[in-house]
Amino acid sequence: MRTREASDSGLVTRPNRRFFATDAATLAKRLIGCRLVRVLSDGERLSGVIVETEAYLGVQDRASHAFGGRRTARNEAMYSPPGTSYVYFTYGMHFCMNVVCGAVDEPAAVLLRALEPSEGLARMRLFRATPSRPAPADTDLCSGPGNLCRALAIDRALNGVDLVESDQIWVERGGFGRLRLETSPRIGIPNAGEWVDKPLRWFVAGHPHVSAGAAARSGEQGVRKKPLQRRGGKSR
DNA sequence: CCACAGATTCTCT
DNA sequence: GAGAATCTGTGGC
Repeated sequence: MRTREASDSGLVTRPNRRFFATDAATLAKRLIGCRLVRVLSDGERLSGVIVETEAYLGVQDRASHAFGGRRTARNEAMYSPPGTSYVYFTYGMHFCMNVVCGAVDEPAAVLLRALEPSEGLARMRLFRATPSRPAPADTDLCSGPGNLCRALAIDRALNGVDLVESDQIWVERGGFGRLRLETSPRIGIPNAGEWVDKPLRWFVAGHPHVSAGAAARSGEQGVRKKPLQRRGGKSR
């Protein structure tokens, strides 16, 4: 296990490959409360705490890009070792980021759906700005898989990157107490037959940064609770 | 608040 | 040529 100086709270741990080498449902839960860190080419560090994930189980999962063992140029990264990133382009304009898990050649992955932004919010706001909304609210910056990627400048270039070794993007273990998790069916997979309704999405209960469409579909009312706080956290 | 349509282009059949 | 692990703006109540 390597350690690394965090910018705000002393030593934090960066997980090794074993952390990722588990089934998708386990990793989906495990990643909640961890921090996703992105270092831009100019050196600026952006990060956020993962608050919403979805598990894509493997060849048997009809909602997965690797259903039935499908293996193409696009989803090739799913067949890489656990801890690899799988970034794909969809709907003609959005990127989505997954963390590959399972064993080598077992195409399982966890989709990152929302973060509570921690570092680099001003830069994220720039990346997420549109003419009609030049300064998006903090709760909108990284809520939803496409938004998260835009806020952190995650695109094709980060497909297939090794999150265990990369200095551009990685995960750090959570420093939080026990988080109350909820599950729901996954979002946006209407044609996955019996897999549509399986509870393979996890999120922090009542968390304001969970993606909006998702909250609606899980029966949440627009609950606004406190953001996450570091356990024993020293305030900066 | 909710529902719906449109955007936009890649990927595989 | 169809469909996509999405998001946003618009229009209705």
